[in-house]
Amino acid sequence: MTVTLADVAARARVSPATVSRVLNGNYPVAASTRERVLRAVDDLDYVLNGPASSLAAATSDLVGILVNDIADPFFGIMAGAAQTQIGGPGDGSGRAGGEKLAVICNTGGSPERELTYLTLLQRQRAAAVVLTGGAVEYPAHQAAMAAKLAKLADAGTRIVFCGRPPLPEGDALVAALAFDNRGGGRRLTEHLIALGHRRIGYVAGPPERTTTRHRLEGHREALRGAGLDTDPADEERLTVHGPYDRRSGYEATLEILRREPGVTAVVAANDTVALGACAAVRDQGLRIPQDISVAGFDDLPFSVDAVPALTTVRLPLFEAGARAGRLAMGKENPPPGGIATIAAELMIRGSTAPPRVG
Amino acid sequence: MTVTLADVAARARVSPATVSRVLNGNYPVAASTRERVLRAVDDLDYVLNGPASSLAAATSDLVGILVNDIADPFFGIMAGAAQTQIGGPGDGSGRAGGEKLAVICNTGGSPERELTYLTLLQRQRAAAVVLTGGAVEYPAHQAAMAAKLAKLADAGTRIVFCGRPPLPEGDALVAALAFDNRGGGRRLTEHLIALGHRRIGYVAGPPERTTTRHRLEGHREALRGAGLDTDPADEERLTVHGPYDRRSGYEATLEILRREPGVTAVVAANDTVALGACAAVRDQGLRIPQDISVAGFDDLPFSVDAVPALTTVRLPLFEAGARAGRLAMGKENPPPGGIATIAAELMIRGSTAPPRVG
DNA sequence: TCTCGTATAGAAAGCGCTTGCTACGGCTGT
DNA sequence: ACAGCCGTAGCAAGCGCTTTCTATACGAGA
Repeated sequence: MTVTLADVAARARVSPATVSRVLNGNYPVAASTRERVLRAVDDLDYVLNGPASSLAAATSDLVGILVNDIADPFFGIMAGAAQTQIGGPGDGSGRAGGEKLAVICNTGGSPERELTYLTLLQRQRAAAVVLTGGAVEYPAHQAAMAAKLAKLADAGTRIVFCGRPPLPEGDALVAALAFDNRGGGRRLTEHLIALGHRRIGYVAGPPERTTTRHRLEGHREALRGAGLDTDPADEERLTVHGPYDRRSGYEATLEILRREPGVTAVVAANDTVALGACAAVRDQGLRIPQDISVAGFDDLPFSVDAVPALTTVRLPLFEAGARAGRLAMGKENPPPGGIATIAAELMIRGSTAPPRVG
Repeated sequence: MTVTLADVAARARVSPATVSRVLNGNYPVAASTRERVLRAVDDLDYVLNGPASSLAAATSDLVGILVNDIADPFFGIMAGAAQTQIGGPGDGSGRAGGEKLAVICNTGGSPERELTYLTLLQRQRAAAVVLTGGAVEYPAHQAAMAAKLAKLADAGTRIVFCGRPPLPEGDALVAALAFDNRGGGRRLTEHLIALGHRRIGYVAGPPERTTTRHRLEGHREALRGAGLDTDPADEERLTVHGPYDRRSGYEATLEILRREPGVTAVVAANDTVALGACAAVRDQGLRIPQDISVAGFDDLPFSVDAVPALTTVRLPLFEAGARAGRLAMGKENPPPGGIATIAAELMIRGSTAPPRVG
């Protein structure tokens, strides 16, 4: 059958305990013995039994990464970056120690799935969990999450948020890296206002997500700051919610254009949505940016290649993901207070311009 | 400490064996007993110890999905689709049974990492492994892979290839879903030839990958079929290799334009590369498609939004990923012979047109 | 030379679960 | 009325590893 520790021990003429110690490198073993053991491991092509090891040691080398949609590069980039640090192979450290397996879990944005994945990870006694992206703000779900995370935390699992604000309830997480969605949203709209736009449509994400809310709040902050659009009904009319996908951007933009033909700019909740918005604008026979300016958020890799290149807000997704990975591995100290806000940088490109006069 | 099976058993006044059986639902238990146990589980907030369970049962509920680059939607889409079927939460089946945890492993395209991840999964006694995307064709690596996969297979792990041709050595895999890269590449170039193009540049991927080779072979098949470009030196001159990213597309295209100003079309190894190619063409002051036609491969979601919309070859990534997931779960029977070729469909859009006459 | 650290190796007790086998009570068949 | 079953439940032996505690051998200090 499969080779066990005992087989290796027999071949190396040592006890199983010694083999285990050689493999874990956490106990002094004479060089000659070590070598004998290593050769036996090699000869027999021995592979450690993970479950057995986890059981005995009461720890596992799994790290969970929860994402809303792995097909979306927004999450793909963060997850990939985190995995970079979490190790698996090639974390630089040659071998022992940080050799963890990153598990990327696709929640599809569903609160229940998020919870279920957390249970699955708890079951596996995961070493750490990284939660990425905006959270759903239903109170019941938030409470359930807080409870679940607390349980995970005191089972020894490290909890890291990446691009997600900390939960309202004080929780036992290692760290939260929150994107400055509000600030980014504000600066983006300020840019548009500075160009001279006055009637700006907004294609928002799903209303229940923190990301959506923060970006929208930033947008409205900018409007109010400029003394525009203080009428809530007006704001409502220029805002359309939908999922974070291209199609939603397309349809919502059509809707906005229909509701308010006077808009001179459309801000999208993210770059993918912005792409849909661009398509809609074009299909209406309008030019970007001459007739309508369009802006996105995230600065995904394809945004610079849009025609015209998309004005957007750059989020350092890779860096944030990598940092989250490091925090999850305990390779880096948490920021003071456990919370760090990650700056969002305005990227002005060709898709925004002053509105046509008249 | 943490709640164990024994605690639940005590509370439900049954033996641990009974609790285990209730939880696994693989043994008759009286309804009243089951209910008592379930209540105890609930009361105590019991979560099964995964490692212990895997150890005792000699199986685990992990399924590995290997991808080259999770930040690339090409892989993100397939991985997400596979995960859909693999379950985790919400595989439809309510609860017991197919509740597996999908582990997405990012190899970064590195052969060594691929192997190391396979070892990690072997260590975890994964229930199945899905390998996506093109493979590296170094003979040593292929042999190592074949050996590793064989070992996994006879440890009971199901092996599925998705978008990857089967290994040359006969192996014990459940199934291989191979994309018709060669046929797609051929049809794409045939389309260009039919439009009247005669000198066509080709921005290829890394030379050692099967995907690269097949697409390129398809391209050349088309050229030969039309009686063009039978001179190998000429072919070389019009082909530039590079990684599958935007930057490579940009630079390679510049290089091709420099080497051979007479090209009227550029075919890119995939859509991402094509985006870079478009940027390069534009930066040279040339128009797409009037001066130069550009084509991609994969039909990623953003391709239809490029301006002009990208002519490309559609690969049913989601469907293929989902099918691979089903095969991995044993929910679907393998195709006859274990190998299925997945058709690639030519998508003609605005980025290709007849060359300028003259 | 004798006693003690020090360095290294082994024995053995679990870790928490699964599962083959046994036990037991009530039904059925004759 | 008795043997034989069926339907349930419990017993207990592991699964393959980690780790505490103990044992041994060696060299050093007294």
